[in-house]
Amino acid sequence: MTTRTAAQRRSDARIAHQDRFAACSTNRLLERLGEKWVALILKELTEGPRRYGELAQSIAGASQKMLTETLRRLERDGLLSRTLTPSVPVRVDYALTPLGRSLLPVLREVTRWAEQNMAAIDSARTGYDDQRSRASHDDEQRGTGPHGRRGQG
Amino acid sequence: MTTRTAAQRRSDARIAHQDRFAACSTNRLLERLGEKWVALILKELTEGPRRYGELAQSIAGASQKMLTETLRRLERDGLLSRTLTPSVPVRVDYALTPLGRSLLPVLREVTRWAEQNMAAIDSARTGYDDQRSRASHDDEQRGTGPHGRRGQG
DNA sequence: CAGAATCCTCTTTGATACTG
DNA sequence: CAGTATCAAAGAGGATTCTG
Repeated sequence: MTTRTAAQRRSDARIAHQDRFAACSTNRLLERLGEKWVALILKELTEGPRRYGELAQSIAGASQKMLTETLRRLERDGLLSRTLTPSVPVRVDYALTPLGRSLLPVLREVTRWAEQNMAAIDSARTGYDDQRSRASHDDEQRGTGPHGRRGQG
Repeated sequence: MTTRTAAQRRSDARIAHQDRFAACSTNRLLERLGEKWVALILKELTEGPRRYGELAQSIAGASQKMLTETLRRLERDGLLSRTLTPSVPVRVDYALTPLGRSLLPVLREVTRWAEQNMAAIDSARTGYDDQRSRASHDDEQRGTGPHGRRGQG
C-alpha cells in the first residue's frame, strides 16, 4: 500500500497536465477570443476608436460590468488602448493597438469559415437531434432500451 | 410616466440584442472553439482517429465527464464522427469529419498568430500589472487615493 | 460620462460511484 | 472499455446602487 491513493495520483497527473495545457498559446488565445463579448468588441473597434458609451450602445447586450471587465482584460493583454481625457465629464476612448490590429486577419479567416460552414453545423445538429429523438421513441414503443431518454431540452 | 421603467426597457433591448448576437456565426464558432477542451481534442484528432481511452490519456487534464460531453457536442456539430464497435468490450473510435478537417487551416492560422504574439501579450500583462501595483503603492504612501486596492489575487 | 462595489443567480466543471 | 448519473464546488455573468 502506497502513501497516496490511486485517486490522488490521478488527480496529481491531472493538475500537472493542466499546467501544460495552460501554457499552450493556441488554447490561451482561443479562450480569450471565445469570451462572451471579445469578438464583438474587437469587431466594433475595427471600424475605429470608440468611446465607452458608444461601445455600450452598439454592444447593448452586454451589461456595464461585463463590458468594463472585458475591456480591461483586453487592455491588459495589450490588444487595445484606453485613453482617458480628464475633462468634465471625463471621456474615455478605446482603440485597437498594433498588436490588436495584427489579430484582425486571423479573425477574418475565422469569420470566413464560419459564414461558409455554420449552416452545415446547424443541419448536422438537426440531424443528430432528430436521430436521437427517434431512437428514444423506438425505445419506448418496443421497450428495448431501458436507458433513459430524459433529454428533452 | 410610461408603463415600463427605464430598467425594463434597457433589459428588453438587451434581450433583443442577445438574439442577434447569438445569430452571429463568428461568435458561435469562437465560443465553440474557446471551450475548455475543444482545441486539444481537435489537435489530437488531427493526427488520426483515436479511441476514447487514447484521448483520455493524451488529454489527461480533462475529467471523464468533460471529455465525453465535449466529444458529444463536437459530434453533434458534425465536426467529428463517433464509431461504435459492439465487441466485448466495446470499442469507440473518434475521427474528424471532412467538415472538421476543413477547420484545421483556420486553426493553424490561430496557432501561428498565438505562437508569434503570445509573448507580447504576456509582457503587456506584466507591464499593466506592474503599473497598477506601483500606482496603488503610491496611493498608500501619500494617502491620495481613497479607492480601495483590495485586489491582491 | 465612465465606471466601482456589492449581491445574487445560473452555468460550468470536477469528483465520485455505478453499469452494459 | 466506454461510458451514465449524481452531487458539490467554482466561476461567469447580471442587476443594482453609488461615485469622481
